[in-house]
Amino acid sequence: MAAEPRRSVVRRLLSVLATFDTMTPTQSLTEIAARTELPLPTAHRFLAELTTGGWLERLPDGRYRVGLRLWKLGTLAPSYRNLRELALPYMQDLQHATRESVQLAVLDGRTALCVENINGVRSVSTMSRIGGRLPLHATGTGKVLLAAAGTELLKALAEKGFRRFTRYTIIEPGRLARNLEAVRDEQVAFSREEMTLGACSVASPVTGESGEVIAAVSIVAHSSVDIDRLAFAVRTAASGISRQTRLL
Amino acid sequence: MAAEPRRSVVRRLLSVLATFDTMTPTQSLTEIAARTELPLPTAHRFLAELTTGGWLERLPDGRYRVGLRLWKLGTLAPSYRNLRELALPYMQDLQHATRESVQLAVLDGRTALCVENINGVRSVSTMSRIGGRLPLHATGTGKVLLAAAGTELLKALAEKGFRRFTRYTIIEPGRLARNLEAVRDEQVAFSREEMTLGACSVASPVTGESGEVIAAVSIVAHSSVDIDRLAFAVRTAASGISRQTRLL
DNA sequence: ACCGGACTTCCACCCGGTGAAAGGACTGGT
DNA sequence: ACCAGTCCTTTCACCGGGTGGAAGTCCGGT
Repeated sequence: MAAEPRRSVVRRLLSVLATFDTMTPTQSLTEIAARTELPLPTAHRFLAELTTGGWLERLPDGRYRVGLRLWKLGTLAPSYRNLRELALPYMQDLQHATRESVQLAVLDGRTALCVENINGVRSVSTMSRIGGRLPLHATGTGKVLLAAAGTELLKALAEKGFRRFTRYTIIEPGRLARNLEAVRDEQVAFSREEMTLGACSVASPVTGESGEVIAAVSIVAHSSVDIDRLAFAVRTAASGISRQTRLL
Repeated sequence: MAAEPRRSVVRRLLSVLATFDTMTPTQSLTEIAARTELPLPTAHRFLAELTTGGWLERLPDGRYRVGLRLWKLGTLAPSYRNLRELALPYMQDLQHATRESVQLAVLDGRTALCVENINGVRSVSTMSRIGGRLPLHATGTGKVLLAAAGTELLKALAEKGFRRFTRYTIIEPGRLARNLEAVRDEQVAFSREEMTLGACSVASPVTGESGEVIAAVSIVAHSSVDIDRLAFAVRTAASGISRQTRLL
């Protein structure tokens, strides 16, 4: 288009990679071209280069997905690998002690990004898995991260409106703000079937060396479980992880 | 250089990404330019684009490492994520039962690529972590994968020569071939301080729907542990994981 | 204060990237 | 079996973004 300057090759290529996400782990050529607003031949050329090099792979049905080379590169990202490694023994302890699912999440933009997940023996159904995203207002980890993030993020989310997942989801900004105040006071957040009917969670903040909240660790359990009684355990685990982050 | 045609932009950019690996998770501009054989200004431009977009991040000391966006992309690669998810409950069971470290690895080129690792309570020191690579001739998982890979790979490795890690490492091709024959017969492989003094492992193959070996699961323990007694447990776990791969 | 190494910016030049068009392949419906 | 529609692949004349040597800046070590 004459009015719009052509994007650089680098940005075009990266825009192809950026089209892959948890909602669309596989895509056709046409879908990628549409999402990147690139002509088919251009998208086709980029995909050819990426699949030849092993960064993407082409499935028998012609769709594309992330390949081994990107997976391997992803394993090199230390921001979460170190945190995960530090956190894992405490999360395993927590899972052993409570027999429930345990998760670790970090704030990423306007969502909670799950960077570690250990399914419990009783394996309550959660939407979360490593790499998965959770809303900030409806989950334990999300509330912990939102409480620490400051009022600007809350405002921005409020403007967009909060999505209701169940009849228990808190979608009124004032009510949520008060809820988050309590989270800050008590260093623990609950989600009582606010995300998924039948599932509750209790989360606590993991802090870095200057006390800033860098992650949240949570227990996810069936709603029949008395999660108030699990609050102490998750806070203890979060404290242990926090201490580890400060030792390094 | 006039005699050598200029590489495409796409290949140059990808060559920058390809310089990151487990040995060099962080690098300076100069190191990247040297490894990619790109002029400094060119490498600098690519790095600027990649860091602006969140694919790489620049550390306070000026070095670069893989960023969140590549980490997230990496989590989308299904080849190992699904296998990991399938395997994790069995690996956790194995770890609970034995209290030792448990690993899952796949064949990648001429190495065993660790795609999952659960540290044991007794946490024997291993070189392995997720994304890490292990030699095929000296580790339990490596032998399982090499045994299944056919004689061509063994020949190719023998030509290159086997590296000795400890005085117990098997580096004679004939002796290794007989060892692998036993692995195929018994569906279990041992490494008795062949990789690391003080560490032993026992591994068993995970098979796909057509019986082909797609991964190996292993227990890694201190050499004082009687790992022969753990062989049945790891074979059971491998069978369970194999059954799961066939149900999907 | 000085120096060396690493990094950043500039800009005249050029060659690799471009996409409309055409052709091929595949699939589903009749 | 045939046909239409959709998706994918290839071509090639054109052009604009990419290029890297040189110069400048910054920073850490002596």
